[in-house]
Amino acid sequence: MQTVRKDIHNSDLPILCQNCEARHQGVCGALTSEQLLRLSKHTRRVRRDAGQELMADAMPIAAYANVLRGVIKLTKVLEDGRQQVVGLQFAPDLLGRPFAGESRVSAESASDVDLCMIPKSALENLIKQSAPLEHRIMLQALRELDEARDWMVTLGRKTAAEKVASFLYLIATHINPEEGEASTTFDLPLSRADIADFLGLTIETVSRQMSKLKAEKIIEIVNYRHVTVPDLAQLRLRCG
Amino acid sequence: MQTVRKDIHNSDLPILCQNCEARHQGVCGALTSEQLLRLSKHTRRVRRDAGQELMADAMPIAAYANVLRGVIKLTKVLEDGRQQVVGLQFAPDLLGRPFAGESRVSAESASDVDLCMIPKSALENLIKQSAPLEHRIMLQALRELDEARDWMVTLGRKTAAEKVASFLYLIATHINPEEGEASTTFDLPLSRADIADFLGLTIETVSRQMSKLKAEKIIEIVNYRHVTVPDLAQLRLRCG
DNA sequence: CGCCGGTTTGATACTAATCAAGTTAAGTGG
DNA sequence: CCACTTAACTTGATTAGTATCAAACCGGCG
Repeated sequence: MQTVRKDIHNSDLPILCQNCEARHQGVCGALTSEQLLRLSKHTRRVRRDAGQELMADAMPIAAYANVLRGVIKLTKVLEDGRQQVVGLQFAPDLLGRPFAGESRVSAESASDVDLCMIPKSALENLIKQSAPLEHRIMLQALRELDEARDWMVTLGRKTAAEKVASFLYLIATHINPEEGEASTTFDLPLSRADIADFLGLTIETVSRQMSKLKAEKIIEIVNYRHVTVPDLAQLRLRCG
Repeated sequence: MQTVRKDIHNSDLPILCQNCEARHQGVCGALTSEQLLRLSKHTRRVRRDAGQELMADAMPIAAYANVLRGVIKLTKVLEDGRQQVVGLQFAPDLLGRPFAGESRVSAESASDVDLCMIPKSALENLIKQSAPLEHRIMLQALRELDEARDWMVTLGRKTAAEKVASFLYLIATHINPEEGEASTTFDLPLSRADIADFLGLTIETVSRQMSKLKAEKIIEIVNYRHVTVPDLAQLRLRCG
């Protein structure tokens, strides 16, 4: 179950992304310790509740953020309000559109999240000095491109049942960034409405397909948001 | 109408991408003339007919290619054969997945194309030496990411009629790389089957929606492949 | 306790897929 | 040059899958 915490801003000293440094992941892994120290003067850790808007489509970008914990959803909307989730970002992704004055998507915290905020200018200066950093950012962009294309197959060619299975499989394999392993029990970071917007379906269809997977013992729905997958290979088979 | 030429390989001296150099676009624009000269020793121009496989999913990448003329389609397939076109590349895009041992998509010439082939190692060496080149490649990756996300909205949330209109609008605005303008009359670089795979529809539905647009005088279908759009703004309105 | 948002379940409608003929245009060989 | 073949496309009839509309359910909170 998703517990909603009180909003805590600026909750600690401006220490730099300990997580990513420790795990040598995220953008910080590409920097020298001297650069890390200098960067740490500009960064600050913030915590956000689920459902906060972090970046708006077509708005100027003020800052980048390293995702330390939780899930960010990236969305696009048509004029008449139809919405599509076009990406999910997990730790230790970097949030923010490099080298663009404004964002092409809106970003919202899907779960409670911890972020390491980096002012736009600070990161961009650092990129100019550090080719390995730019390289790392490019690798993330290429990975996101691969993921987007994978998801296009799901959106364009899979049935509702396969779409829901694919979503659950995606979450099982991404929600727990620590171990490279897939989790067999986890909280869904998205509401049924968000899942529907991710899959190009309605909430009712998502709900029905989840119920069907439950009836077929592929998943157990513990508590709306909390799901257990006894056999991940079985779920994988349902993905098409 | 699509004319199929005889296959002409290695049809000329290895001159480097005159097109992209002249227009200061594509990857070559980021290089010094000295670097261009050196690179030109490794590149060669080739022409391919429509329908040739240029790169296979999960196969090692032998070379990159600058698209000089024509359209490349990038596709992915599910085990059971369902296919999705996940991207189109127009001149002066760079074809090939940077920094990956193997491709995640297969690439096929959709129309007749001219390419400037660059061996993998030659380009990658050059990238190591040239930060501006790497930067330019990253910008292309980011643009492709934006395009993929735009298309996810089309796949997930638009009706068949809106999908077909969106496809025609995309072609009208991309097919003629010279002028920044959109073309009002053009050859479709894809067959109905490919359009269907791009839009997540069947051939029959694509055909019906094209006929409907014709009946409503939004487009004129001159010759299956050749289409005229009298009023692009009208077409834009049908895109959702 | 009763409200409220999020979710599930049910009945019906509608869009696009499937199955099946036809049509067109280009190529082939007598 | 013309009948024949073939591939790509269009059109029609029917069906299947998902959306829509509507109602009930559940869990948390005031």
